Amino acid sequence: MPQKRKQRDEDLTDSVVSPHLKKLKAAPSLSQREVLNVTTSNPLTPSPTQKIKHGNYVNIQPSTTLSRTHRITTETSSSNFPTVSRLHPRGVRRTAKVDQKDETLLRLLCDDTETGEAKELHFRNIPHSSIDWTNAEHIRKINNWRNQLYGRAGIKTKSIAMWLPDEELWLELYWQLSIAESRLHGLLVPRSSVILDAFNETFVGRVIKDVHGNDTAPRQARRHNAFTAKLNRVCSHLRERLHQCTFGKSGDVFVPKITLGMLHAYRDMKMEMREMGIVEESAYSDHLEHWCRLFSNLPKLENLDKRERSFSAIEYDAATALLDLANPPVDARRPATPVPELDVTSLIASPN
DNA sequence: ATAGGTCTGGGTCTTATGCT
DNA sequence: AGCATAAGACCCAGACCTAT
Repeated sequence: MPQKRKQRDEDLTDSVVSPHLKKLKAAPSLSQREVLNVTTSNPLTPSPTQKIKHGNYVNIQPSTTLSRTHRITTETSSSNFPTVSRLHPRGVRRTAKVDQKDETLLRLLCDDTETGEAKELHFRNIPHSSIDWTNAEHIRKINNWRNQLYGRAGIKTKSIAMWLPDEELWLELYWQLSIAESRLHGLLVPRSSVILDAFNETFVGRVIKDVHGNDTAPRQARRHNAFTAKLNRVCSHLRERLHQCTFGKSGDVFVPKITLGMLHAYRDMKMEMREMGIVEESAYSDHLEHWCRLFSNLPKLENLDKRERSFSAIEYDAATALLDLANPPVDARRPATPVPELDVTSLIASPN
């Protein structure tokens, strides 16, 4: 079985501080191409022949009349649409399987939607005589190639709702507010479905900015399984910190209500820190006063308009304790899961 | 300009585990 | 037993790059 791709603990702050620096590949000019305003959220005519792998997958079928001058929009990037290839694979999507040799999968008969001519594409990544049909890696490459061609023709099997900077920042602020609350009293981390409800309450129906700074369509509710997958992939250091903070305590379930205003206030606070050159927590309490200010001024509904205030000795101690959690003493009850050492990505990101 | 390759990230399924 | 959750595995889409 192929090794699972390692998921990075995403540097959410980076997407906040410089959301447009990650993918600066110039998109084709809109003036060069006619944009077809079809989004994945719009109902597209399902193909009677399209293979739908799972019931939850959406039927997405491009018009076969799409020319190369037409593009299907993605949800996330209204200015950087992928082009739809004029080569349209014939037949239903088939995939290679380990131990099932099928050399017909190494070629794909396509129709050129511009000229109407048939064209056969060939798999080139591995010399055909070298393909080991028992090798999962070879099978994966063949399937990647085939899926790529179908996808480029606009034949999708599922829709992808890319996570936007504000959405990822929500997750980070959620953990930060929970950590801050846990310093005051014990609390219970809610079930992921409860967190999802709070998340959807913030975003559903709202128009926010994508990574390119363009307005998105009103946000749809995210599905629970997709949300929990994301929740478990990001901010693992903050999640671990919260678990450390709540360990051995009891209390009520705490779910902070996060508004877009709070998100933007938090983003501004972090940008200010970054502009001061403070990009990582220090085991020696360097810049402690700035971290104290950040922790003690996490945006809350009641104090959005009064962020600048002095911090108390208690808050100073709390911030020190939080920083100390970067290198906690060995906890005999949790020996196998040491808190990862906080670095640039812990609170304030460094550029990639 | 475009076909095709690589890499990364998101969605879903499956399984194990814990809680009610 | 039924449900919820976490985590691994896999598939597939998006973004970017390169060769032609």
